[in-house]
Amino acid sequence: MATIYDVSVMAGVSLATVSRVVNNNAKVSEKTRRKVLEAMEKLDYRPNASARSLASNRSDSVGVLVSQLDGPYYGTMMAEIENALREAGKHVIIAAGGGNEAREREGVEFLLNRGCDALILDVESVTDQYLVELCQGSTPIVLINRYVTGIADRCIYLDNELGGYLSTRYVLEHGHREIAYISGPLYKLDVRQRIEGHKKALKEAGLPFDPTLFFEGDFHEESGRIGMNQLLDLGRPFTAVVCANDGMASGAIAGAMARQLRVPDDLSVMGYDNVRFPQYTTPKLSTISNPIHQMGKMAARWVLKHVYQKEQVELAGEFVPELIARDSVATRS
Amino acid sequence: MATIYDVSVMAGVSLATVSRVVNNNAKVSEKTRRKVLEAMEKLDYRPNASARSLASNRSDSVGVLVSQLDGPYYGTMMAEIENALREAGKHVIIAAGGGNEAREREGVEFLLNRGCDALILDVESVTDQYLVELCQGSTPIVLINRYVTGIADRCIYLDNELGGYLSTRYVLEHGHREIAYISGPLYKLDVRQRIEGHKKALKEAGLPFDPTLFFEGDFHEESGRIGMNQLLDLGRPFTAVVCANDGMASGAIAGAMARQLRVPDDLSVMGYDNVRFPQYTTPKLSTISNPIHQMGKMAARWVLKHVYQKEQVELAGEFVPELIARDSVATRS
DNA sequence: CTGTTAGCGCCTTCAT
DNA sequence: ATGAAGGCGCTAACAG
Repeated sequence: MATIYDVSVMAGVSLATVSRVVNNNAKVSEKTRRKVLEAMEKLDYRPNASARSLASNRSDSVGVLVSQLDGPYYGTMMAEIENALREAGKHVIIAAGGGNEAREREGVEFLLNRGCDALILDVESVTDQYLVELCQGSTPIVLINRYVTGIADRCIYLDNELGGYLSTRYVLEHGHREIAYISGPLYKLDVRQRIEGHKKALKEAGLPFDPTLFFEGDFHEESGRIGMNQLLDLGRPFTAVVCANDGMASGAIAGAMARQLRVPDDLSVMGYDNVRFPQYTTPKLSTISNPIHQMGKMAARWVLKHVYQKEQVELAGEFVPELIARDSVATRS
Repeated sequence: MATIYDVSVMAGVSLATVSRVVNNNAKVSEKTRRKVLEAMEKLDYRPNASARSLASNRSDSVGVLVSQLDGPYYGTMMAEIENALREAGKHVIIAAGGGNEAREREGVEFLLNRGCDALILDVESVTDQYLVELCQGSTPIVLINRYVTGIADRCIYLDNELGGYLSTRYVLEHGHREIAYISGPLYKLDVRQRIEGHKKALKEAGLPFDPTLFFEGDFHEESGRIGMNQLLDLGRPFTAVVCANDGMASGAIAGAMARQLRVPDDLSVMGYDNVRFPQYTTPKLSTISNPIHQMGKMAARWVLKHVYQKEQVELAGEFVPELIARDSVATRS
């Protein structure tokens, strides 16, 4: 593998000059530049990333930590991040958190040890306190899907309360009055926010929130099915179920169908997140958009702007969910 | 940030000794080791990854290139790879190929320039020739989902012909005789292999392959729907459709339902890949397992064994698909 | 505009 | 078992 030295010899210039044309960060006469480029070409020269990092104290890589790599959710986010960053010649190093605090912290450590220039985190189990301290450190941090007071400028998030509100309001608009709710794990902030929105919509319609028509799931399909069964077993009538994500909504629909209920004719179901598959379920799931890919792209741009001084655009932290009406909610008969 | 030098001073030993205890690769007396560890602890010392790479000519990172990061497919693979590699302290750098040759090559270059110790590639658009040459280079390469003659020991792949065979045989066993096929893009090898299996099963049953009951899709849901419509418009009778992946099968089911056909009562549909969502569609999709996560894990283990000399286990390259019977195929009435 | 010269932090023979 | 010393390939002052 050719080094910068080989190039300098072949081009008949100094090391520094070669470095200059490689990095394109200082005036070099057109003539010498040409000579250098030619030598680089001939030798198939590729800068050694480690040496470069060591000398410049930049690694040109950013770490991305998400709670899970699988699932329908993070792939699109990673895709946007990778795309934006690679265009700028930056590398993406990934790590998975696994949904528990220890592993999330460990993942952050791992990425930090690697010398990443910045970290993009989509973490759920770690405390706000921890994140605030992390932001004090020397490595810039961006948070996706989380709002933490005090470091709001580092946060890219969805207005989950609005999403929850839109979802339930849509169901209300279809005449439903007895509405069950299948929630995600309550220890998560965004879950609680969605519930807040739900309650707000109910209140606005002059309806009470009925805690018995409430089930706490874990965001997986199976818990949607279980929740549906449990709610049905209650014997308490309801004509619609609002779910905190699409997976549970799918499970809920399956559970309802298994009990000979027709969706949406007998029972309306709302999802949340608009992941890829619900448009291929039967019926197609009505849901709330969660522009996770846009948030990913925004995080990448934040890094490009604040860490690498590229990208001039103004950056927004809050994203707004929208209603996506498909076929799983019907007007109450 | 503390350096190895700081540690050596505080511990009252030489640089070399600190290096030895950090890397645990030479005899160090228990007493000095303890002193060093203590100093490291106190100074919160973390080895500088770049410096280490530069000096040792290892980066402790492996590059993973997949054709797309989104979609239901690669997430689980990435998760396995990340998990196995991180356990060994290795970093995963990702890149997406985007399904065209230029970008795939570019992705490989990108990863190579980064000084990855090895590359795990799930590429589809690049030629065999290119891959063979790549394997000649100094960076070890593992291929997922692809079999290339001459570098078979680097290949981790599924027996797609068997999968295609199992799929169609299953449908045949249910008494179907007029069977349509919705294929993936024919330029892909695995697509052609699945078709071979399909033909083999037909032949075994004494049935001819009918080219008119064949549609070439692009693996996306929408093309399944289009294919179904086109096949139906032919007016030629068929009672089952075998699809080359789950996405197209979902689309096909949706297309059939839109035309008032019941699945599986009027029409049976087979999928392929067993991605996450088809078990939540209605009806639940019968399909062929594609143990992509196992292949990912195997790739990671190959790297651990051959590049990092960890892991002793014997490694297998070929994976065997299995039939997963659910509800989308019925006995022909 | 170009060259010289220190390091960057660590690994690794080679001695001792 | 430990220490000394020479790079690894490149960047970034500082001169000229």
